[in-house]
Amino acid sequence: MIVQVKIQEQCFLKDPDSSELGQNIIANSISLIDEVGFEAFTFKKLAQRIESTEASVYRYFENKHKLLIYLVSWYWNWLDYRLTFAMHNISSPKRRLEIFVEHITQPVKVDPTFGHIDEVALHRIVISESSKVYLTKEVDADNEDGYFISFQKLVKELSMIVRELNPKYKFPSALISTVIESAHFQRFFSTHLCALTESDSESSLEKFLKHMLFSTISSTK
Amino acid sequence: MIVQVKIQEQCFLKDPDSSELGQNIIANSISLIDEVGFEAFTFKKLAQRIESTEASVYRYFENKHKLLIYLVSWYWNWLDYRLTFAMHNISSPKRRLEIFVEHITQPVKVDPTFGHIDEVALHRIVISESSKVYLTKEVDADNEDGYFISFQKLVKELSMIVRELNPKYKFPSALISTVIESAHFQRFFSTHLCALTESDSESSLEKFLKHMLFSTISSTK
DNA sequence: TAAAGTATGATAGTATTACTATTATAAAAA
DNA sequence: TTTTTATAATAGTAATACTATCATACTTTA
Repeated sequence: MIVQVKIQEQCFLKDPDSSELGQNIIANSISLIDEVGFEAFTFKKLAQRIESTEASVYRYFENKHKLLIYLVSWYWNWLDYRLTFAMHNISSPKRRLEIFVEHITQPVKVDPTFGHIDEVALHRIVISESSKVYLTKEVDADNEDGYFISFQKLVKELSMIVRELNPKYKFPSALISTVIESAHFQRFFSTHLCALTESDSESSLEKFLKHMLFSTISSTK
Repeated sequence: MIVQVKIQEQCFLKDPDSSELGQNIIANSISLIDEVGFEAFTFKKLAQRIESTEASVYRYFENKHKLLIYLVSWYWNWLDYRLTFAMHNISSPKRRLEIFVEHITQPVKVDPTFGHIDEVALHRIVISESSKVYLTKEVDADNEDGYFISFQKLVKELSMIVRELNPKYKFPSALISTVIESAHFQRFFSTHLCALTESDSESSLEKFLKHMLFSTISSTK
């Protein structure tokens, strides 16, 4: 059986999954962005690393921003796929939301299903770079082109579970998107700006987010 | 009486508040970043707008990243100053936290105390660009140089109020930093990615955040 | 009041980035 | 076998992110 994480076609010029060079581009852009950060990442450096040329990379992606959108979308689709799996046959909405928080707070493990993707490095990229995909002046155009549907789909699915748990709660999507973003920057803060958080480990972050999530959902006041 | 928002000296080469050119740099970098976004903002374009030269701008700021740190720090100091004022003589910690949420959710008004600063535009910049000041590979070095103390001070002060309200709650700083960041991207989502939030106005954002904040603080479970 | 210091402007120059275009060549498909 | 396609090699452009030098005007201070 083939499991593939499909990414909306608009964000690449040629499907990187369709060739060795393409998979090389993905694998090495993950390691390079992880090492030097998105600002210092260039197609030229990437081309040097894979012993190819800038022009060849440009045949797959219009620019590095589209490549980042691809990587982040891949991550959301992969998380969605793992969540679907983990929540399967679990009837309790509370338990399903717990599984969700556990998945976004616990350390990511490399998934051998996707050989060329280093999910651990990709997760670090998602933590520090994912908000840059939408925090731009092109956000409206990019959104119209459907670049953010992976994230939107995930938030929608999870907000439905919140609704199951408390149909009267008014802000399920806002709460889910807050929990997801919070998981990222609280993790970032605990590593780099520890004055901004008490969370110093995966398990304390999990506690913080579960408590916030369930207190908010169940509070009627 | 002179009210001045003081910014830590490390982030500029020459205090922009000390000269007309400096104030011009600040005023016009706010309007230019607001218009074109931080990525497309350059010192060359700024110099053209103020009819000066790139070299002159470089005499005030090492690079555009340091300038952004300056602007964002200015905003946090200004918010801190307004909060101190608004919370003065209010003994109830709950009411003080309500005032805090109202300040970060309600529309910003231009403050005539600071002639050359357009606080409304600056607030838009803070919403879409402020996280970029720390989401870099240089975050640890920048933090050691004290570039983030304005934000850290604000979070610390507010977390003390959370502690007053519930001394047993384990994550006051994490909660406050989450509420502040959430105020930003929920606002951004409601304008650009409305599928990610139910909040469609300042007042609904205020409701969402107040409910989340106080449910979390008071929930004992 | 003259000399010295300081701030800005004008101009030039460099390395890097973010691309686009052209041609050659090797491998795969028809 | 011809044609198509993918990639490599190379070159080139405009913009970015600076650094350096020098002239000049305006302020201090001796």
